[in-house]
Amino acid sequence: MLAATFVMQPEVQTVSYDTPQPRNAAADLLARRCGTGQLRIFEAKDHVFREGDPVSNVYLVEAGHVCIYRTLADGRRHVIDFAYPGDIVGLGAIGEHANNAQATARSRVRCLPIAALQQAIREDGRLGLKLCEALSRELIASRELLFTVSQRTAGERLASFLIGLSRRNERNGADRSEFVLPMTRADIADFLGLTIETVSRTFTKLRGDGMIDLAQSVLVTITDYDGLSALAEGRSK
Amino acid sequence: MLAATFVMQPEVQTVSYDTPQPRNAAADLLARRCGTGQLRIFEAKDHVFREGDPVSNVYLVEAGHVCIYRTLADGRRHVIDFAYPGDIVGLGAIGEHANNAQATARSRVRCLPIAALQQAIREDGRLGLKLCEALSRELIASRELLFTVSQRTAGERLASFLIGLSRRNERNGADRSEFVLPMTRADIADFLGLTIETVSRTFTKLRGDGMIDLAQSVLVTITDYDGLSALAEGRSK
DNA sequence: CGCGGGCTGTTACACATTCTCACAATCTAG
DNA sequence: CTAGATTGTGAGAATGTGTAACAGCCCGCG
Repeated sequence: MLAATFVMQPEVQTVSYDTPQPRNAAADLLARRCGTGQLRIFEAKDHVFREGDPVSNVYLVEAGHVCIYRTLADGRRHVIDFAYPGDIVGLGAIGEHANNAQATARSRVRCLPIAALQQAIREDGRLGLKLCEALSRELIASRELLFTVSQRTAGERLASFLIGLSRRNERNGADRSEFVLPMTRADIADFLGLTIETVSRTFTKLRGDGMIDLAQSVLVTITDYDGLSALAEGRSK
Repeated sequence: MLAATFVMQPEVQTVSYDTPQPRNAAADLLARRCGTGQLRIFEAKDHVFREGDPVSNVYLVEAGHVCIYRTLADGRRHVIDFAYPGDIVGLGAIGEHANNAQATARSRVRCLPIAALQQAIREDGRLGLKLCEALSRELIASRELLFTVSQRTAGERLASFLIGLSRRNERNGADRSEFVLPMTRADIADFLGLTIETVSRTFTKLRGDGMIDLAQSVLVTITDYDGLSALAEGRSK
């Protein structure tokens, strides 16, 4: 776990792979009710599911990182979310998946058959209530991102993104001011609605402004947390 | 109902107020299970609920239009959705509302007490399942909008917005190529992540390109549906 | 009935941000 | 060690913004 402090790329993946952190009440309940789900390992770049696949399972990320994205007719790509350990993937789909889910690093994922889940909900309304809450949380997150992307500058978007990662890390018991990005610049760009060039330049600018440090391109150290979160929340300038 | 063809502002409101169109399975089920909910009328600009209000009800729009929005610390506003007859409002909230809901025209709204709803879910898992589906649909819509806003030009955003309204109208049994906008330019701007000036300019441009006609600023006629939807889906250029 | 204020919508122009394209530098896998 | 992928940087182009002026409409008031 401490490996993260003298990190190299292969170890980065090992770190997150070795530190599962379920943190979400719905996920817990799900795990208890459906603990029998099959456990699967996905290598980096493997797909958990793809657009058009019938919805057969709901997935609980136990270790690693999964990137949820859509591709458009004209080739553009849109990243919807990055799932961390404890996150549920594939919940919002109806009938067939509208999104792709791709492991960005070696990941351990529990597969809960959707039929069993629906049966469990019918039998126990409280589970349905929990899932409604989980979906509500996703909805809130989605709207938060919507706002971030629609109303903010590149600097504010990236700051907000980094603060979000920092919070996730903190909640999972890791360091809030130093962490490894489990995704590429292209993933970040497609998540924030920017180009990779702008993401790269904005990273450089944040470093120049003394907000962050980048020992390697994937290793972020937040050196001015208050400044960064002020920027993220539009309280600066 | 035909009033829409020789429309004036006060009548516009009457039109939508007089044509309730529930269309959503979850809403139907909700109405059947909780049909006892109190019916309330909101005048234009009245708030159904505000940020910070405790979540006491879920609301079913029966007639009129409700605008869901958030305001930010720095005064910026972000419109999340426009609820039409048959839409459910206030579902995704936990504990207290994070959003405001404001009628843009005189509206009739059924209030379903949240406690009763939760009790009904606990007792009947199928209702929970339906609500999960309704939430999933909202999530999908939110992600669609997220993509629209993050990756598209002003013209594409507005085209996509108009096609969306057109589809909604068609589904509700109204004309797909001529309709009245129940919201102001400012609402549209805050929804699409643009300024009112850009929205106005883009309307003018779409009219210049022969895609739409604007007899009045609130009365849209789609004169080239295929062209507009090509633009909306990024299939043009 | 006419006047004036307030709100919404439209348009023009200078400006800022982000994108596109091109290429160098760096890292990674085989 | 080499080939391919990823990241970083610069210059000019495109897109959207902010400011400001103005028109149209509604409403209240005298």
